[in-house]
Amino acid sequence: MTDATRERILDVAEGLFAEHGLVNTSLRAITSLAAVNLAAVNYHFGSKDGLIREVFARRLVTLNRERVRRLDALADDAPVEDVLGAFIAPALELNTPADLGGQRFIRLLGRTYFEAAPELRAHIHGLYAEVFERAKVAFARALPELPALELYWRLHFMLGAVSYTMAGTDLMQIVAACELATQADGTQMTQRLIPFLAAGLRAPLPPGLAQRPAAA
Amino acid sequence: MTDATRERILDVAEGLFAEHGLVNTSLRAITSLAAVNLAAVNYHFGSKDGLIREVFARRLVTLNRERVRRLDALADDAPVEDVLGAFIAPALELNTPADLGGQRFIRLLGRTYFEAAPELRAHIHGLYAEVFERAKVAFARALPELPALELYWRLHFMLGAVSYTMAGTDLMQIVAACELATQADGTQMTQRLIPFLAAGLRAPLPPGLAQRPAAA
DNA sequence: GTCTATAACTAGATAGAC
DNA sequence: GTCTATCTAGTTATAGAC
Repeated sequence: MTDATRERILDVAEGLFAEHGLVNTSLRAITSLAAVNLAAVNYHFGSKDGLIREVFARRLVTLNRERVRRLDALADDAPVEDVLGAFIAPALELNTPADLGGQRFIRLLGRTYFEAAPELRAHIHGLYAEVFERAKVAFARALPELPALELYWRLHFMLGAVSYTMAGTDLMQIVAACELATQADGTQMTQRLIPFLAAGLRAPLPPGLAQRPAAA
Repeated sequence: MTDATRERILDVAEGLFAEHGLVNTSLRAITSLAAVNLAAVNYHFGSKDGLIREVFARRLVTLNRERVRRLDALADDAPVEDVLGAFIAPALELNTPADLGGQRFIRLLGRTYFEAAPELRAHIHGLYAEVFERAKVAFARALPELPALELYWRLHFMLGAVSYTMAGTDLMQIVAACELATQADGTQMTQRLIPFLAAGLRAPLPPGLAQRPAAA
């Protein structure tokens, strides 16, 4: 019953974190839903922070390994659509009705980009460093005409759109007359995101902004 | 000293909320930094939730009134760039070094889209309903060839990029070698965002996605 | 209107029996 | 490994003096 408890805590925590946020989820809520003892969390993970870190690490390492694999497999002259696919698809495709856990984790991941947890942020950064480095290089190669500063901001916008989509935030629901609340699955989202983002990344340079010529 | 206390609480709360999030900011932190008594919050706002609502309402009503004004002033054949400008600029331009309060509020606003407070979300939705309705109409007019469902998702992506930018999340910092951490002011951000988003909104339709012909 | 004092609660963490 | 019981610290909210 030892590893089973551990995994059960992780699964339940993942779900509640995704649903109510990190701070709004108490250990008591987790342990009672998981039907384990309150003390089990501290026994297995040391603290609530330890649990949170483990929730992220468990999925992020394999997710990011897959992203790195796809980025490395890109041809030298791969179009920006392919780079976007390598970066986005592994994450969004976890969001399939078949995998409830993956679905929830993607929501959690998207939300957490915004929930500024000071030290947790650093931990996630660590898990992301390699992927980002490779992605940056791949994007720069696919968009050679873009000044470094402009590329930086456009990747920033791109991350925003992706995170927001992963988070499943429904601010738009009120503007949408139809209830397409079907939380479309990840493959569809990827197919919609890529043309949008590729066009944005390739857009003509904004007029009237001094472009430092590729600092650093 | 009556209204001064009220305003002081609002100003300090706005700053702390933006910095540490809603739940991680205690009334004690607010009242001690504002140099007012702990009980003053409950006297003036009834509860912490009342204070939060007031923090948002104070700025959002004038902000959204400005957005509606600009949206209404658009010509019938206004390009999508102008619609974006009407929607985005009033918010991002609050982010000027001259107005520390506005700057913090924009960060707060961006973050709060994600800190899912169940009933606070509803309150903010209410403050946004009119703007979104008008924006939706304006975008649909500027992009007549776009199916309703596709428009919905693209506006969703757009909101993601804008929210993420407003939130000032710095996930990208690690990929950026240079420290352009200058948290560029809102006018610059608007100038960068609009070409990116306009190109994305006008992108060719994604292949292989069944497009329901403008439901509802 | 403003304060002190405190009530009523919830949080995460732990000691120690089993 | 798992449990009960408890500790400590932090929270919002309020009653009542001034």
